Amino acid sequence: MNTDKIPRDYDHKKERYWQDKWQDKLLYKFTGDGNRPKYIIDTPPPYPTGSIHMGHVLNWLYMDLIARFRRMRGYDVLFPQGWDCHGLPTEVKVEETHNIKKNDVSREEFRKMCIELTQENIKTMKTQMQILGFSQDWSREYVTMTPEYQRKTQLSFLKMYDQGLIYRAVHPVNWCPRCETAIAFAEVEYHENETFLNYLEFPEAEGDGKVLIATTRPELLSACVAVTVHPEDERYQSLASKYLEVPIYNRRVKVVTDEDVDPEFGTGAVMICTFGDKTDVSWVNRYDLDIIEAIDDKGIMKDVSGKYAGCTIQECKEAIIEDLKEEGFLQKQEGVDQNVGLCWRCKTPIEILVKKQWFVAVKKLVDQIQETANEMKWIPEHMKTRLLNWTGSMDWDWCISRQRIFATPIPVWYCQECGKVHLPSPEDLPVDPTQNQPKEKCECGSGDFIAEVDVLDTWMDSSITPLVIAGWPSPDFSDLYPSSLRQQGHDIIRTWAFYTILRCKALTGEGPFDEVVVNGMVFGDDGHKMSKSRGNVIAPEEVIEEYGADALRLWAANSVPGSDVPFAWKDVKYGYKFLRKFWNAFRFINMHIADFKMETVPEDIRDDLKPLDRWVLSKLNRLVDEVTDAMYNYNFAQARNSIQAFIWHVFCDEYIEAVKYRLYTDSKDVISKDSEDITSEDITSKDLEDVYSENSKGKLSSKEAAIYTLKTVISTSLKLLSPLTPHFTDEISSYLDDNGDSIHQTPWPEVQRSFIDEGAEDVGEVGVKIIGDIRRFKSASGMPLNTQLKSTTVYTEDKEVYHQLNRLVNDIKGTMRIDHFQLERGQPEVQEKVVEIIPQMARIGPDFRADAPKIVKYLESTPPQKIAETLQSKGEILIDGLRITEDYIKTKKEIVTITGEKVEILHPEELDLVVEIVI
RNA sequence: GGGCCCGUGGUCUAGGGGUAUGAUACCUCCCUGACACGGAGGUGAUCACGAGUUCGAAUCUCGUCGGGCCCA
Repeated sequence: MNTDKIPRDYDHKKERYWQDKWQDKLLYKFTGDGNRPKYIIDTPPPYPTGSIHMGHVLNWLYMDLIARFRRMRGYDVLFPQGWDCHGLPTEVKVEETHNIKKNDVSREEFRKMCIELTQENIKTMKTQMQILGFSQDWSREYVTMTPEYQRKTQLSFLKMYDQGLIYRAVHPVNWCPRCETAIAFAEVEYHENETFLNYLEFPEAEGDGKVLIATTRPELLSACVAVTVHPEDERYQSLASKYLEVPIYNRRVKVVTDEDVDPEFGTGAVMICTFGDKTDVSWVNRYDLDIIEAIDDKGIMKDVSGKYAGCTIQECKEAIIEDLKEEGFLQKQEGVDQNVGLCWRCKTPIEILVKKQWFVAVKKLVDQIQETANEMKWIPEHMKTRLLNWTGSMDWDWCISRQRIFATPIPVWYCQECGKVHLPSPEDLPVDPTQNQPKEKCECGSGDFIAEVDVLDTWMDSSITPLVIAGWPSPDFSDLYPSSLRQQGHDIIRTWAFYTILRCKALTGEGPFDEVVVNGMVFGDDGHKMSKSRGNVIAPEEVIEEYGADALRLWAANSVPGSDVPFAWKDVKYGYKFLRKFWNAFRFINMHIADFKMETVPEDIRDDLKPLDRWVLSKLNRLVDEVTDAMYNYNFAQARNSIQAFIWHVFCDEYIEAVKYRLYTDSKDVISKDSEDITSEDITSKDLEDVYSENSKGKLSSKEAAIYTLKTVISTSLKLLSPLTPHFTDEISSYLDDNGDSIHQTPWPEVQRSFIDEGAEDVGEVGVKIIGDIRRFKSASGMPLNTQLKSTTVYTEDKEVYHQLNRLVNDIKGTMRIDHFQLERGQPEVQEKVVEIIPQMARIGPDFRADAPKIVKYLESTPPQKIAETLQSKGEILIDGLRITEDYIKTKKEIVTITGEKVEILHPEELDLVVEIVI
């Protein structure tokens, strides 16, 4: 016991001290020595933006809770941390800070700038994670931009290429004609503007019919490959499978029917081009239509557009409208709102162009992915459905090439002569094809190669994390693969979870993890996911500064996987208040247990424990059971709330209040004198045992028994709390045990089944209730709680309650400061009045079925006193022949004294007893 | 538009066939031998709406409306 001065208030600023200590002592190091069962967490590698947000807090807290819990349960836990570095935002940030464009400097130089920025950001975020008390093993850190990691990404590319799962093909991409680069959907900014909807006449190829189609992109007329209408559109029933003629170009195009056509828009007839918008891409795929490229990389019309070749898109649009008008094809133009996709950097309207790209053959792997997903345990279960539905709806393969610089290079060269694809040998990885050359000549004899300048999608890096943390490709990776746990948000099921399952299964034939725990999103004030662009962000640091990491952790722990969590300052504050309450209780207990040596306690002290000690210890062991279960089932809210309810209310408000008198009475013989008046006929064998122990010369005094109990409860509940609030619990336990060990190195408490005792709980409950009632009486009467009461008598007719109370006499007397306390069999001289009859539906329903409403109606419409009297005299009530006894109702009584004495009467609702108080 | 999820006191939340848990806010009382940054008590919900199943629905089924995440 450390008896140094304990500060009056808990200081959350001391959290840093504990964080440093944990790092110094390498508390969270994975040993991998095989002496303990292994538990491996496939931690998400965040994108190094430079700061962590509330979503990270929630996500990482779950992992940290699981890691800390598993360590205490005896597992060797691998909780690594990685960083998923590559991506456009970093490139843009570098361009901004250095005021350059990426092509202004060499690729190498640009990469270097990106690496520097990323290293800084990682450093900041790592510190932030440590400030939150997360217990990663930092010796296992990995960074995707390093040569070691890129080697693994490129190796995975080679292996999948060899398996025929990676190929190069032509595919539409979003293209910025000004930047001359492909961009991702995430980089397309949508902007509302007004344009013209042009109604054009398409003559039927056979016959003289005409169809009016509506388009906003007349400049793509040369790329028109079909016309589509809704299959149920009555106007066009005769048109299906017929051919139309494209105006000006006089080409024949087919009419197809498709449900994606909106019959309300324009004329309900739409021309399909290469490619006006994303829907065109789907249609071209769906109906296997031709591809006609009308626009080049710079946004200039190509030769297929005939006389418009060489024009810009805008020039072409204007000219073609004029020509259509002249030739009588344009019927009308009307204004229409449209959403144009713009390049987010230069605001140029993007085009969808066809480019040669690298792909992963997702469609070949769909069955395997679904099978693997089904083998894993998903928490909550319905998150699996999202993945399965997504997997089943794949329209096309995964495009993995990107026209950028800061990323893992695609390890490929092309022979300048014959175009053959050349890949490096695994031992030569990593390579940058723009810097290195193939070691051997091409089969055609040529030694000249063209380097692939495209790089890999960053998901190619991050989709192999379970392999990387296991040490792949080293053959013993299977010792640490698959991971025990994947923990991630539900927003990235279709990316991270999907890609990881796909890639790991393809590379190893085995699924990447056993269990997937999916957390919800953190919402801001406005009910939406917290995000910078919405401006509803609250920074974790801000919260930690004010209330500490532990209070923030308590907020996040009040949630379950799958559910979104609204952030609210008041909830953090509530957690903070709980810690303060616990701190104060600890300070109080510490004043009394300072001199108490636990070593002097005999092995079996159970006989020396008093009824309330047994009551609270029984409840404590139930709590251990419940929290252990909750932690195994990832029900963090239940774990947090049951610990808190127990500490705050059962332990502080009820138990501590009821043992104070014992702590201040330093006497060995606080044996219940009142037990004398138990007559032999009332005593059951169970009671005999209890009475004996009450009177036995135990080894512990009442005070010592209380101290033992206080210490047991506080040290056990600290352990239960330690995964949630690691700093706070280490702080307190450093005062409780000065052996220098961290609480995080101690084992999780075992449930002591023998202490779970329903009888002891019933007795304690009676005591707590009656003390509570007298306390409320004092409060309601406006008297301070420590007011001395002259005399109190408890009457009961219930034999069991009488025996229970007999064991609690000292507690009631001592806690409520009663001078003379009597316990009587029977009733005081009072008048009872039944004021309410409460039907017990849980009994009436099943027994009487269809007659239940009749009974309820009777019970509710008859005066309560009359029902009570009938039951009293006859023992039953007959309602249309239906027999109702006391078992089917509960009564509420009011009691008034009839002796005329100046006494107060209490009648606790749930106990069959009456308390008479003389002030 | 599609997939999945969710609508419970003013706000947040537990429960998931027998009349609703806890917190917060608000009101009243009490400075009690750790905590007034505490304690005791109170007001406040026809469990989004409509229909069905059932003796009985917040709970199960269907539909409607509203919200969220991801995708188009």
